[in-house]
Amino acid sequence: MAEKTGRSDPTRTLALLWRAKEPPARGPKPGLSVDRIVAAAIALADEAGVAALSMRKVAERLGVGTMSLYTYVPGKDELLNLMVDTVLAEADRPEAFSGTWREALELHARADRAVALRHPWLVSLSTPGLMLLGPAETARSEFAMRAVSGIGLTQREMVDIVNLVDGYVRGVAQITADIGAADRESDVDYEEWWDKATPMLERFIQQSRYPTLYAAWYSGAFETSPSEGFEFGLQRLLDGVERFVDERARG
Amino acid sequence: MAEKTGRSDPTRTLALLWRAKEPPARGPKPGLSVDRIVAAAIALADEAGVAALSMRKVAERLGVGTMSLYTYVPGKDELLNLMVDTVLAEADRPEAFSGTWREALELHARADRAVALRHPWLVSLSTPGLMLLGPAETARSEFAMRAVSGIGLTQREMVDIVNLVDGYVRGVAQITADIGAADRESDVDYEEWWDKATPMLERFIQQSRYPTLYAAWYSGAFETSPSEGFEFGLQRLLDGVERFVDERARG
DNA sequence: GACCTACTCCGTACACCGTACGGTACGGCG
DNA sequence: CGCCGTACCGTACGGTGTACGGAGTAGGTC
Repeated sequence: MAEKTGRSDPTRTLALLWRAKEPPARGPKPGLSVDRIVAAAIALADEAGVAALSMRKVAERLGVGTMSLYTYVPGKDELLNLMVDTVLAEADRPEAFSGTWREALELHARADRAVALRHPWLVSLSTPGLMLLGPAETARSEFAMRAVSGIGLTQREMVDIVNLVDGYVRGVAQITADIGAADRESDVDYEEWWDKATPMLERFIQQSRYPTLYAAWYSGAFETSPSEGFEFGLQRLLDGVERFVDERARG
Repeated sequence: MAEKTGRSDPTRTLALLWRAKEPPARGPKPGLSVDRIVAAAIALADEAGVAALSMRKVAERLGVGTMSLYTYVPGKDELLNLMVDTVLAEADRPEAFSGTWREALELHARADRAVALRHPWLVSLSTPGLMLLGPAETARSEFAMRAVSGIGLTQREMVDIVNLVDGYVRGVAQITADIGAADRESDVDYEEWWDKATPMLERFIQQSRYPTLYAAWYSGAFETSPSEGFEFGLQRLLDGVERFVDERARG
């Protein structure tokens, strides 16, 4: 999150995430809904970045007074949580998956990455460590745990392996999201930045002191495609898991 | 970053990071310094979280007017960048490391993780993808690249492997940092949270629908120690890398 | 039909934020 | 000496999240 998480009333937040609120009996008809608010917030964040997301802007987009939002949502933190879980629901993981554990983990990882690419603000907010426990988050965790169940691992090993995959996906997603954000928010583009920075960089980063970095740099290796790099890393990672699983099965 | 990155003048930011500014000839003696400002900001972030860090608070801690900071630092974004690189310098990577590539990567990963644990705000800010290029960041990258050089890999494979390790460390660090932050910033503690949330959770997360999650939950597997989980994942990951390296060496 | 009351909507206000601007005091250089 | 680049910073502006209290609405009950 990097923000707050709970507003001290877990029941309220959970009820919100699971949309567990019977419609009110008395009073005027609600002209708004949690879903509409969340959708507007997501759209805003997608367009302008999460930094530009404010309650006033969300309200304005909905043609409504700012404070009206607080009738549906306790505060901005809860709205952010709702956005995360909503967006997580975009990833379609099959209810029943027939395939190897490895294929399942690949699907899990790619699904998360796809969502993160579509909504770059996700990784800077979410806590996919079974902490939020909204419906999408829960489904996601169930899928991942199921992927590595029934292959002879202890519960703890299952959890650790899922964390390994989740951690990797999250870390790489954040790195690429950050680069994208820097490109988008900065008023200079990549090319221009380097033109300006190069003379100064060459003053500080001398070949003699950083030879390996230097060589890699001028080989163009840093211009690796993010998705190819992601796949490469994922396969190495799963190779390591496979070795562990095989040893467990054998011994 | 999830914040801005450059203030449009890369030269200024880089000069700041590398402390490349000859002391002024004319004028009154500076009563402050970039280092003192950065140190105060880091202390503040460590104590109260990065969300509570403001220019006013930093100035107050230094016994100085808010706007005085702007004499030394162009803005808050640059200050954040400086904090990141400063804190990264805490990790001591030996200048010359004699050991296998695997030992070197382990050291690299653990060093980053140690820093991230000491300064939980790090992962929510930094962009360790060779984008900031401050001195600590540069040294860090050089060490990592050197770890996987000379073992028969292409430059691109080296970069991808470093990204794999960095991504994993970063992702896991963020997850544990988030949990810690939630605990710290929330006014309810873990125990109490669960007591309150459990009835509602059991209403939504039924065993029939999420059997695997349920089983893992009640086995206590989620109470895995973060550092043990980290080490486990790191070893699996490096096993996968090892297989790749071996195959490259053989074929 | 009248009233109570839960509910939606939201204007105003407050505390806090980053920082642009311009003024003042300082102190080496010519 | 005076010049002028510099350090320091008070004030102010436009933004933020949200507490509070009031106004209007409409189903339940009599």
